Amino acid sequence: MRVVFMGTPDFAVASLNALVNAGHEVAAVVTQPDRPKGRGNKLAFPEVKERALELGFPVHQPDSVKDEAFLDLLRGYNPDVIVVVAFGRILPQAVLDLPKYGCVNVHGSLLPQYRGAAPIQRAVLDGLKETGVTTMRMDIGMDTGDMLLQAALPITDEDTTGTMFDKLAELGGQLLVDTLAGLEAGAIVPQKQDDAKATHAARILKEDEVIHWENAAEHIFCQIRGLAPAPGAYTMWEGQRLKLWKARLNNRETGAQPGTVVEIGKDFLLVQTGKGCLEVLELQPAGKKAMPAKAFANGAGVNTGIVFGELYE
RNA sequence: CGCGGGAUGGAGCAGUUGGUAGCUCGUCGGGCUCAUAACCCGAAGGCCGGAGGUUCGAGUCCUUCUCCCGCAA
Repeated sequence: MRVVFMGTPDFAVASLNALVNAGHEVAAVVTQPDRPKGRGNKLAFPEVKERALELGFPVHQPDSVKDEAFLDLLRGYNPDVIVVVAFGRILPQAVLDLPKYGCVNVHGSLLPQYRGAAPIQRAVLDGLKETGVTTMRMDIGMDTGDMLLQAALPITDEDTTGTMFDKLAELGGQLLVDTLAGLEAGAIVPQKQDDAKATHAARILKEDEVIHWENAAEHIFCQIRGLAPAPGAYTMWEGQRLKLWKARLNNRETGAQPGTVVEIGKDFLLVQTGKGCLEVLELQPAGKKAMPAKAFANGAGVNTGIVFGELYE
């Protein structure tokens, strides 16, 4: 099929690659404008733009997707379908109606659950054992379009948002290719979403990153995995921010105040939580690289009895 | 020029008012042990990120460069 691809971050690149590998004709790629990013606020290309340039596709970065000029641009490409993956913009009805097969979106959850901006993060954060990807025909709502295909994937204790992103991006690419094939063959029956079962996956907020030690170890464990590899869950110690990157569950109950380091093991710091303990394996003080928890203890002079918390000293 | 932290033996850190480097681990060898983040004894391993400069002398002061990272967007 002749497709116009819209997407922005890493997650979308896998779908773009899948389209190419499946032999679809990518007429153009639309992505968000370059934005100042990171230290020094240097201008950075969206990942999709990087890949599109490598592949030699025309790239468009409109400031607005609502004006007539953009619509004319799309018409000019005369796409059979517009594929939208993590584009980050709401498309107006005129765009949705433009291609013969409509706009197909790849979403990182098992819809109607986890509609919205951060479905993968929220799934890990919430401790789900399974999530997946869904392709749908977009409508004007936020991830409310009719579902086309769906595929599930387990979330294990070893998984983080990072690993799930990788797996789901890959799976999403496959599903997208299958979806386009199915649409072309008329073999897919779009299914309405059951709004009663819908949930919303809000974007990650600053307060989501703060570890509350009075929570259960399990909860914090999911929080750490859900926020890795970015932006990271953190706690405070002696006025500095410590991001926790890796941890393990431990059922012990020591009776100590939540947040207390109750033991320094061979390769972990055992921290009491509101329910059970957490073995902190890897962490990162502000300004430093991530390091094994034991290394941090060696250098920073951490002893049993110190207490991690949310507050500055 | 968005704000800020950092670059010292394999890892994480200290290093006072400038005088040739220490700590906690790890590693290797030996001993001890019911056990512990085990313990005891010994050893190896650093041209202190690069380049200039000040000085009798610089990890420590000045200039410049490279790299790493946190925050904010």
